[in-house]
Amino acid sequence: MPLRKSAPARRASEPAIELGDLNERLGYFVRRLQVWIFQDFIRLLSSIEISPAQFSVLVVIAANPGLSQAELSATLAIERARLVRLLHRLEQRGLTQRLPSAGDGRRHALQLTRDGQSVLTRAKALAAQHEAGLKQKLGAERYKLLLDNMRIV
Amino acid sequence: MPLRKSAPARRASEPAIELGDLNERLGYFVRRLQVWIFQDFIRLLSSIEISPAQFSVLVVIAANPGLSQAELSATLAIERARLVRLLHRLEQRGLTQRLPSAGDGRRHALQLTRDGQSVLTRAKALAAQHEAGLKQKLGAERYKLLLDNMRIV
DNA sequence: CGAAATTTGTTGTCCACGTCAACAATATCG
DNA sequence: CGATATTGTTGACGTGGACAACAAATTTCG
Repeated sequence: MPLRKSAPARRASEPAIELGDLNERLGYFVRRLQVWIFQDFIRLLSSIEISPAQFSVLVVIAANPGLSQAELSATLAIERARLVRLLHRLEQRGLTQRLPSAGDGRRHALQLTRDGQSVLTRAKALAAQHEAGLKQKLGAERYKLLLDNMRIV
Repeated sequence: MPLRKSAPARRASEPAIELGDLNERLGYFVRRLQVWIFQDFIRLLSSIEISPAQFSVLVVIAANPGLSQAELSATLAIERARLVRLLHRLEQRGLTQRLPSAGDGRRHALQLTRDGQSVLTRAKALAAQHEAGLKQKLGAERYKLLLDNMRIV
């Protein structure tokens, strides 16, 4: 809304800018929605400083204790190299730990620390808040419809 | 699929990693879909080196010749500062131009060059290919359903 | 068995992108 | 007119994705 007030230099009384072919590009709208969702998520979880990516990592480790970085990487489609640094920060904050994997000397068995578990609990509560807000923004029917039809890829 | 072959170090015969609470987070699936779409788009348009963001800029300029950078920025939710550099590259490549705006000395009237128009024509054809592939991947019904219910934000 | 190939975690590098602050030129408002 | 706002621009910072290269460990297979 900051610019709709002025901007009279165009044709005459043409208020809105046309999206043109973008209206037929699903990717454009998926992107816009994704950005909105992430911004809202980040805002709501700013008090505990957990990003969407960090949240997904914590959730998957909690649901699969002892899994390896390669497995986690493949599950979340986060590059192995990127995951290394992501886990480094979580470990620095005392939320996760890499234990030696019994049997395979290359692997690390990932686990949440006690702190990690408690942070995850709070994160889940805030994420649920975010999800509720999203549901309200979209409308319950549309929300359910999207959730049901989006689990692909 | 590259890792499911090995990875026997976990419990015993537990093939898949659990997503846990992520299954109830719409944002997670929106993100995954968006990443898939962008990668496919980038791949299909790699021959003319047009990114999703560049494509959206070209499309909107073509649909609204003479609009200002601020209007374009607000329309596509691209930061003004970021847009400056984006347009700089497109101008370097001879695809867009910034004409002086009649009346307002601060604004630039954005236009496609002749080359820009021809590149956009090819880009639209490739984008249509991408869109067709996406439709096939999702299934026609699901595709339409998502497109119809995604124009929000 | 032992050499070759593969997997895993890691580091380094490069580029795209979002964000924010600051600024000059211009326009608008009071 | 002076104060304020808008527009385009530059600079700087941090994050993220993508690749290449590597060492250690494991698996494959002749």
